[in-house]
Amino acid sequence: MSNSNLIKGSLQTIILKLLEENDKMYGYEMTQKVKELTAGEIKITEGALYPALHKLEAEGLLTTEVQQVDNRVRKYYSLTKSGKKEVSTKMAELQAFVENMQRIINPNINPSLKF
Amino acid sequence: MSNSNLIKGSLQTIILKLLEENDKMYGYEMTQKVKELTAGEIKITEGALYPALHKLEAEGLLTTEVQQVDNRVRKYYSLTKSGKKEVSTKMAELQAFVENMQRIINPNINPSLKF
DNA sequence: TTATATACATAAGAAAATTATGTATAGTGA
DNA sequence: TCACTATACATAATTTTCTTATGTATATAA
Repeated sequence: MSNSNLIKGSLQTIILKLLEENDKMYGYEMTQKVKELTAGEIKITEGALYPALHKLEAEGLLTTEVQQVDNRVRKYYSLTKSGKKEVSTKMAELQAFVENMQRIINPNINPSLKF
Repeated sequence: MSNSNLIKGSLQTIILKLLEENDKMYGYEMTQKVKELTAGEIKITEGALYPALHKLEAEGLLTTEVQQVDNRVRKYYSLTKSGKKEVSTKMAELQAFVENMQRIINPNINPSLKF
């Protein structure tokens, strides 16, 4: 992850969501996918990505399967059952974060004024 | 800051934006304002807030002025010129972050498909 | 007198990044 | 051929930013 200092804490969310969309991905593929989707604005660094993947696996949210492709090893990750549940949780947290930030930033758009 | 682990890095943005809206605030007041605006969902802890305020002051984005109110000391913070500029930067970063997260989460809403 | 609210502050530790480095294969341009 | 870039994994040292705990002090309500 790089450039913006706001995205700290969102890497797990990104990984889980990518795997919900794509079923099975390897680390390097995730970095490229995010770069592509955000027009190069979010660059996931390996120093952040691999420890995060290992942690999610250790927590039982991801499972791995190693494949040999052209003399090169790829480690494919996919969601476990609890990983799939965690995606919903992370999405709700992101939603709540954005709404709360909007309340702080746009204090004039206040539902309590709509009388 | 507590509860959501997504908001790391957003405390500076919150502080700067509050001071843009309110001109002059003291630390405790900021914690109460954020609690009020987010219906108690974001709680800024003192252990996070005060070091952040000191850092922003050291960077020249905030200035302070101490006031005596009812035998109690209040340290009022306000934006410097470069602090005011930094608000715009932080707002643009937040905007970009949200847009990029939407691109990752909603890959089907892709402008390039609109041919 | 005990708890809560107001108001500041710092210290120890944890979490999550950045930056740097390392290994290995493969292709491309000078 | 040599250097650079891309692919693909990984870890270590360090930094940033937070949590949790603690400390000081005044004031008020139960």
